[in-house]
Amino acid sequence: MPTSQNNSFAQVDVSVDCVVFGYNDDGLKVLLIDQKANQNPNHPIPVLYKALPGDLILKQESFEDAASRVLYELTRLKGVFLQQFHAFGNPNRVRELKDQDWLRSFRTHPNRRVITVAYYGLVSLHDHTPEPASFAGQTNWVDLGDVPELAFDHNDIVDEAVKTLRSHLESQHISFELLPKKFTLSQLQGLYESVLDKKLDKRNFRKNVKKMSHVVALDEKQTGVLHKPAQLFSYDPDGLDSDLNDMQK
Amino acid sequence: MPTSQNNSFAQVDVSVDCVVFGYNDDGLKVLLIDQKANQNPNHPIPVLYKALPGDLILKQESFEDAASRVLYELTRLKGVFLQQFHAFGNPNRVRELKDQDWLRSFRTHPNRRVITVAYYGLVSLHDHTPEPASFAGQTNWVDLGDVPELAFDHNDIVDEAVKTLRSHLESQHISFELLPKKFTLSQLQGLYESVLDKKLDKRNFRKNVKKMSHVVALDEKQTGVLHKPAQLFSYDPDGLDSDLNDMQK
DNA sequence: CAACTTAGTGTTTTATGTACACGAAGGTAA
DNA sequence: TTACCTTCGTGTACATAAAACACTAAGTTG
Repeated sequence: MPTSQNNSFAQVDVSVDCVVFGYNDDGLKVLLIDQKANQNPNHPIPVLYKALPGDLILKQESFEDAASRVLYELTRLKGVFLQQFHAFGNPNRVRELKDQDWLRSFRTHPNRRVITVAYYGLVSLHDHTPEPASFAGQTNWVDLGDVPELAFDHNDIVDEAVKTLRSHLESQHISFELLPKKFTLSQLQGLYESVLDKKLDKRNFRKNVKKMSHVVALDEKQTGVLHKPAQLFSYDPDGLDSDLNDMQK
Repeated sequence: MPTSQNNSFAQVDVSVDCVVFGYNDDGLKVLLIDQKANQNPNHPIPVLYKALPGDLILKQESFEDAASRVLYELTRLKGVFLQQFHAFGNPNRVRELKDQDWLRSFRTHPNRRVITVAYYGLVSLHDHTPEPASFAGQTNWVDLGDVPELAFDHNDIVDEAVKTLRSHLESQHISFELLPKKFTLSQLQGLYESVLDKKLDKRNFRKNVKKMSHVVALDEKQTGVLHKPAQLFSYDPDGLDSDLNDMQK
């Protein structure tokens, strides 16, 4: 009696997938990898897709740990802010024809059901555009508008991530992960406009920022810019406390 | 070579757990079951905990399907609104001492890692307090304030569910799942007060409800009540459309 | 019919959101 | 050095939304 088949409970592999958003002054992007190709020379060349960085989790690994490990292994990105947003478990999510070749080449159990726990991640592409190492295939920052057909159900995962990002933007101090440490208010506004996909009024936007005590003005201005240099700001998480104290008069 | 151990990827069972909220005029409750006891007479009597209704998913079952099936099997509740909110996968989440007896009695692989996908559910306890069948152990509606120590990490799961419920209350047309089909505005307000855990002003609350075009007044009043009977209302999901149309003047 | 209980209603004040235009600061190039 | 270009940074008037607040109305019970 094989120990792993003696009932009809699901026998599944568990993966994590990361939807890493990158932002710089020309917009919001997602990090995709090219599915790795089979090296075997007699293997027919399969169609390869772009995909989210993701892989199976290890025996003693939490989802969070798996997400940062896998992201590092596939893209060399480290210290990325990651947040779980949804688990995808449709029994046929890796059963589409287009995905069969790849699964047969790279998975010990190509027919096993795979469920995935999805994380979104945030990276600033200002200071250092991390053009990440790519031994495991190319990595690409793709404009949110131009995401191609992806492997598995990764397009659904991206869509869900965007929705989540939008709804977390205002409530969760997220923006600062996507900006350089020192940023101008125009950059902050540009980020909001990218994520929310609409124009905002400059003066009103600034009025609102003034109320956020965790956004603090620095004694410093932009340099190397061909117009009036803007005041620089930075994020101070402790500002929160004084927010609360202000409340109680 | 056993097919299920030939690498260090996690070998896990997948369960779903349901945090079902019930509401009636005396407040917000969670549905808990008593862990079932081992029938074997020479088995030492283990300490049993209350737990969330949950169980392993089947081979070809989506998370959604598993959640409704399991909820039905354990509590006989049917047609409950269910919404995924988080996956819990800490490698040791079922490894605490207190949970070992139970696992050894009821699981084929008591030592296998178990990850769970958690759903919250919403039920109205007005029309028919579903005092659900309980062949699988007792079921109890427990006041949100009085949740005891639960099996596994179920207390964490409940906490997370409450947070999610709060944040979804206003945005997601959730309230109507917790009320009878025909409800009074006082009931609606009571629900908001329970979930948000604060008092609201009656007149302001009603002003706001008037703006929700999916809450429609019926031609009917409360009966069998020892005071002025209230106007009844009901939920009309199509009201949404006219909301949007109103916007565009 | 008196006493009780919850239903239902408007106005004022305060805070928040929205719309909108121009001078200032610096760089570049003739 | 001056004219030109680009982005920065600011305030006010108006409209909408949030908050505070108290009494009469419609039933039931004894």
